[in-house]
Amino acid sequence: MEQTLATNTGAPAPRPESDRAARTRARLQAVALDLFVRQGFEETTVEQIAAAAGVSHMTFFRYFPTKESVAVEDPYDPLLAEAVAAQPASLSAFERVRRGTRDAMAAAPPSVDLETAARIGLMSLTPALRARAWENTNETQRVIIDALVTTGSPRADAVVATGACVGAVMTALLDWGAQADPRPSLGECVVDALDRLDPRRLLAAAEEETS
Amino acid sequence: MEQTLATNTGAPAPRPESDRAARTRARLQAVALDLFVRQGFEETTVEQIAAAAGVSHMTFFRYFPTKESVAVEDPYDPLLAEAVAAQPASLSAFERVRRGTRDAMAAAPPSVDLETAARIGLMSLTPALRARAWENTNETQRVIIDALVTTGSPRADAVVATGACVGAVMTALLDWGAQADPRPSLGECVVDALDRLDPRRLLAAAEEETS
DNA sequence: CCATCGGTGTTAGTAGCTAACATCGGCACC
DNA sequence: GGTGCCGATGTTAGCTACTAACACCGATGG
Repeated sequence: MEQTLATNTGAPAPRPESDRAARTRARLQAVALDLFVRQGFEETTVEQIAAAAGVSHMTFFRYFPTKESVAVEDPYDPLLAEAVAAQPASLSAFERVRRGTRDAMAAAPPSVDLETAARIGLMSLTPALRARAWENTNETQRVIIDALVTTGSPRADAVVATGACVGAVMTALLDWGAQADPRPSLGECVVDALDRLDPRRLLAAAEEETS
Repeated sequence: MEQTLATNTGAPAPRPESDRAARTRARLQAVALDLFVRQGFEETTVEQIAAAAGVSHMTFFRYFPTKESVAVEDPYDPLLAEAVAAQPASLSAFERVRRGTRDAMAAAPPSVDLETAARIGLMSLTPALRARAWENTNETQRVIIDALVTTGSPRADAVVATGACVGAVMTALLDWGAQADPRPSLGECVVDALDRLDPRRLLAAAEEETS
């Protein structure tokens, strides 16, 4: 009952991993991604991953709750909620999500792309991974919505704005992951997607009709 | 090789079910939903569903490819793509998706809600079902994007517009499914969500800032 | 009256995932 | 410098979702 930080989201205080544990985790993830890329996700068994990493399959599940999680683990999510909450409360919920997400992605280093690109490519062609990715997104959305609501946005607006922005980004990313190689960087893809949701731009396009 | 209709999406022509088969399928679905609601999705085994329906577990899998599919089967999806394609090509991609989806939902009968509400409620509290629902959405999005692109919208616009509208609707629905009982109808929820994405409304809200 | 065929059951197997318990190796503390 | 604790891992056994192969049964039609 003596929680020290408010950022705790319900998990029972995962103590920091030892060096050894961190190395085992990294080895498992690297080996798994390599196998997934080379022979496909469904065609790779957990047993194979564990053997290639020199551990037993139980050790794999001690580090990753599911086979999917090793491919969709994403460290960006908390940053997004933070960036959204940092937007001025005077803006609409939609603009706060849109600009917050855009800022966070524009600030992200463009070098992480290599491994991340492989992961997104895998997702775009593996239904089970797409499903998990969306489910991850769900938690991200919950956090963003909370951030919006606790800083004054009406709940209905927060829900719709978050769903729209996150949905647009995810769909754009999956489309990006399925494309052939001459393509923009991941960050550019996200920023471009969010720019296309600029209300000014949307309204300009909408007004080309009569009335 | 002798396909008769163009609406075939790649599946090998599923012949219409016999009466007996349709009854078995309906019985399985009804029994499954009942068990899911009463004792939870994870806590219900396929064996239990099959037994309660008076068949073997193999018969269950002949009708539903996964345990999740019996809870997330959704007949609305094809209608959406149709409604989007029916929007005038002079509109922006975003407005075509937004209005198409809105029209389709506004036209849907408000009576289907009972069983559908149960299904969405289940989704909102079962991670595995949410994941499947999102994955279903993926196919819907693909169809909508195709419809937009083949009728003149730039691909990037189509992808972002579809992701935003579908994401907003899904998020709103899951939020709706998690709410307590005094709540609007499912159709009203969707229409309200899409109205909140009206570019005019977004811009009005955005302009309350300086510049 | 028999052949066919759709719907179903039986059996056996694979893979993801979990629980219980044993083991091994390093680190702290005396 | 022993010694005991504890974290990381292994072993084993088991459950559940899901699949393949094949046998059966009942209706329908020639």
